[in-house]
Amino acid sequence: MAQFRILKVALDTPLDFLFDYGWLVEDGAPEPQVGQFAVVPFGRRETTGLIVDIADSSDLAPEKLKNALAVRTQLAPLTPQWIALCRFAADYYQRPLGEVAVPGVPKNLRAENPVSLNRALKKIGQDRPAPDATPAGMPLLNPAQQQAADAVADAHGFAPMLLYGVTGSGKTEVYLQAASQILAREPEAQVLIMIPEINLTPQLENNIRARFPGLMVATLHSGLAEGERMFHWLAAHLGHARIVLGTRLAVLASLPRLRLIIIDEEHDPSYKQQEGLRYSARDLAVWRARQLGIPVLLGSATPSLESWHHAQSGRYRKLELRERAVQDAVLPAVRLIDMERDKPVEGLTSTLISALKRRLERGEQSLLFLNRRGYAPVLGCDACGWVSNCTRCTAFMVLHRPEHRLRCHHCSLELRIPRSCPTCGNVDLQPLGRGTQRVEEGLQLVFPQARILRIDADSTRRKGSAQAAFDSVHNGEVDILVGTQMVAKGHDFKNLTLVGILNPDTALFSHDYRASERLFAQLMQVSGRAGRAAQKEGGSASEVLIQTRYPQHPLYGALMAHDYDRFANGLLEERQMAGLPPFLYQALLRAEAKELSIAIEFLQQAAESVEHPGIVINDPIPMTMTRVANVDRAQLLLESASRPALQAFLKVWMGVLREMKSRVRWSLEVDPVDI
DNA sequence: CCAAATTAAAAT
DNA sequence: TTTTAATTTGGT
Repeated sequence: MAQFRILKVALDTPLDFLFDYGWLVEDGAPEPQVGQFAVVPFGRRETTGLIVDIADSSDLAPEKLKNALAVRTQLAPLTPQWIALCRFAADYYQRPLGEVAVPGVPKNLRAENPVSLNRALKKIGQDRPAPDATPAGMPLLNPAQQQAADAVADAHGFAPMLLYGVTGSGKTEVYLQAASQILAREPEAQVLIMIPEINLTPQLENNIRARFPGLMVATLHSGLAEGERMFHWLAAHLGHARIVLGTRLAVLASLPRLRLIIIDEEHDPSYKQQEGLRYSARDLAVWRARQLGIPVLLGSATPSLESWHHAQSGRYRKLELRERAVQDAVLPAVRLIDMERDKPVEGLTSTLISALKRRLERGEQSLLFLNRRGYAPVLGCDACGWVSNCTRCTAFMVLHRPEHRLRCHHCSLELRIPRSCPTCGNVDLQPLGRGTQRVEEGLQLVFPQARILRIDADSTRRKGSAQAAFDSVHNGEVDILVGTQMVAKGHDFKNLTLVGILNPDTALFSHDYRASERLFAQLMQVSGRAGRAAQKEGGSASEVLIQTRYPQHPLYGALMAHDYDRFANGLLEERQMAGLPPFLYQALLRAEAKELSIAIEFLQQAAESVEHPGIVINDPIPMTMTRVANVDRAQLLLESASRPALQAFLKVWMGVLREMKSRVRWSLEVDPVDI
């Protein structure tokens, strides 16, 4: 006899509860299962949700109960552990379950029409090769690498580990060999390898595929086409893919036999999702490892202070690689150039110019790093003091000379460069400050014969042009590379022996207490582009030159000594004394409105709406960049020494705020990084 | 008096 | 959030 079931479904909507739908199981038809998808009517439209529970009755008035339209019984259900992971993320970041679980699964698999799902299932069923976990071309590890790889592979249960090793110390090889051991030991085991940005690290993907020629490697990142995304997701979900390589979103992949998680460059800010569900993929990965009782390896040359703190306190096991893995490769010498003594011309000090000249003479490559794109960050009038303010944002419009444009980097407003000052008519407008375009121009003047290439978001707009640019550097078609943070990550430039850092000082005195941590990581990372290959006979020793006005700053001292230990410990001490994370937990309520006062007033009301023992609610303040695209923004910072207390309060508070029915648009961020 | 613009309410 | 209905506003 046909059975009537009630499906409790999580939908991708801001409404924070489950929806009941009826479903009639015909004789001989498969029973729906928790973890499968149901297509349901919702309001006037149809949508797909995740079945989270199945019951025989509903509390809902029978006339309100609608029936589900279809259940995707052909798709193996998501595991209870996966649903629990989504539930944790939803609770922790204060969002409805459906908003986490549903978008985590590719669109094609949830489509109202099941043809593409059926086709994909058929295709993937046929294509499955016999897996062979035998690694190819396994290089010998040095003792520290071997010890680290064994520690990961031999771990029992939940085992968080921090792999601390400078750029070029061979962290990747530790990942691969630890993974190799686990994959060989258990025939269906899966390994998740997370990286900050997949486009910038094609070498890692190639290495993995070359090392495990007999295994399917799935990749998951936001740049995939729908079809590819579905294929790779399914490969992971069905267990065919034994290795999954992906960006932060891969932390929510369905991996039923997950046995190891690796997080490369764990300090990287890309692991923090900055819109929608603002999760930390690193933190969720650690939670997931704990849930499954498996090892998780966090690798970095400059670990986040959170992870560093855990390693110091013994919660994470610290594995250290002190040597560069390539024979004879040494750490580059880091030197400071005092810009007060050696006055720059065209942004370049004479010391840096001579260093560049030496590299040109020897046919070696140089990299100049400046984290500021455009020609000049602002255009100004000497006569009346006018500056190129954006009309819609609290920001300057940036001068882009080759494009003949003023551009706002925040709201993408574009104007032609004015011929004369808009307020006083002065025709002599001055570019103030220096971006990559201006540096490129200056270099061309100083070294007319040099082949100079600029790599930044502007020079690599077109698809594939970034890859082409990097290829031409690798092929030796470039003498001097000028770039923003785009050039700092991933790439090994074998013939690169000089890194010049042009203007890092601004971050030293930032009000964001994380700025120096980030600056150190960034400088360390870009320094690592030099001297990755062994020093050649007669070649230059690798060198990093930093142009600064503050050569006495301790950050540079630590950088020169390659001493992250000391620097990180010092920062941790400061954070502890100042009562900052990781010794304290934070949440941030943001509000935006047409008028700043409306946003502030909303935050004030929010602050006063609920009793909050053990939680400090600071005064609402305008955000540093108050206005973006004609919207004013303000924020309210919450702090607590107790994470559970903060969580409990937020839960109650969110309920109250949702009831306030204010027309202010607001959002909550737990563990914010940009304050 | 019509239509655009804003507000309110519902979603199983 | 998205969608639709209800209400206001504004120009004719």
